Amino acid sequence: MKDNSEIVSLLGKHLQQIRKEKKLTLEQLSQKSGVSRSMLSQIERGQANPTFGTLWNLSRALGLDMSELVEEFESSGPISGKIDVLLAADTPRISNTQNGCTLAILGPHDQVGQFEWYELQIEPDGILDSQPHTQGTREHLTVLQGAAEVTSGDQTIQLNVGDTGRYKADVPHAIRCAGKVALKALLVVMG
Amino acid sequence: MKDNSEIVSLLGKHLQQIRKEKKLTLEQLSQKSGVSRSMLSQIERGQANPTFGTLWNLSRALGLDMSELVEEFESSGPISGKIDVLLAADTPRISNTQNGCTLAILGPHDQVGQFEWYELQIEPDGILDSQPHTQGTREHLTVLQGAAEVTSGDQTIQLNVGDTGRYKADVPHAIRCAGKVALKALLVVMG
DNA sequence: ACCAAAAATCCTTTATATTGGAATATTTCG
DNA sequence: CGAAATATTCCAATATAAAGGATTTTTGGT
Repeated sequence: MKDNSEIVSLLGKHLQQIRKEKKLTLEQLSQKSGVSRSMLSQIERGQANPTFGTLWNLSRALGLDMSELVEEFESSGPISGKIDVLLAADTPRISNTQNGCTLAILGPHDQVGQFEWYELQIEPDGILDSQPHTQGTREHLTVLQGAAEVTSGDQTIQLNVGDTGRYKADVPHAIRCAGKVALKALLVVMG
Repeated sequence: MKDNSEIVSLLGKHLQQIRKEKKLTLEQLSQKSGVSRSMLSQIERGQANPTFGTLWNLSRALGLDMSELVEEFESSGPISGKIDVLLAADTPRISNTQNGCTLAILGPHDQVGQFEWYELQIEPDGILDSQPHTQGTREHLTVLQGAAEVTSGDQTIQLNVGDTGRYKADVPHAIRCAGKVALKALLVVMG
């Protein structure tokens, strides 16, 4: 076989960088991926040449595509050092007075489609009914005030103050205000 | 190791498809890549699980990027259809009673490093002082109650209820409770 | 500085990726 | 159809990926 120790070694460094960014220990990554800590250690140090299957397990555990795991990292452009402020009055909102819903769009515009977050408010008896988003999308709802009833697919669940629900958003889904007071919640959508 | 024979088998089929499109025999591909015919045959039939180094050699021989070789398999694995609930009582928290800070970790564990989000509470006069995160990280802070004073690098800014601040988090930064009541805020960290 | 806990590395054993060549199957062409 | 040429699969031997436990190193608190 041709010599490729160089590229194998680079892969190891890249893997280690990703793991450290996620603040995972070898043990934790081992648990999630099913790959032994010793193997992980050897891979990171370029002393082992992982199989495709092992890389697959690792990419799944790290929440990455295979291609992200194997591609060379491109230098991200410089980011403005100043603090950007979005005043409450300027915060874009989506209101549906019909159903008593208000969504304050809190995320930056340049991340739409990947990761969006909202402060959600629903009046008593109101409901936020949503069509399926793109394949693989998930929503994470944390109740800040009141109570919510979440339906995703054929399942329904009740969430109280402080509770978080995580569910598929690539099927029809709905959030209902389940109490006598308005529901306030944090809604995170990950594509 | 977790079972991944299914995906390994798919890789084999994909490789064979590419080879036939290029009208190469096992022998020819073997010559160009340095991988033995027998190994190629086994890989294509899903009877072997090639190493990263072998895949690298193959991708070079086929004139493909590594990511192109594996791009068929980028879509994320099956995601549970059931709603996952994290009760308020079970929500992991980071407390620093010294500085009157509490962070409720709301994001799922498998996204650490990419996106993390928290509900942040700081008592009057309290402060959350943070060391730099990894290069390129930004934080997004939305005030839910009270008022905050955010410092990032050499800049400081005041945020009131409903305001959102976005700033570099790869430099030393701090969030201070700027009012007489406790600060409650949503903190999103993007790596 | 010390100690205890956690994390990473090292060591041994097992499973298997990889090879070269022999055997089989497939295609080509008279 | 049959033989030669080519392509693929099977087999035995070797190198090494992978796992599990033991040891060393690092980390964090007092």
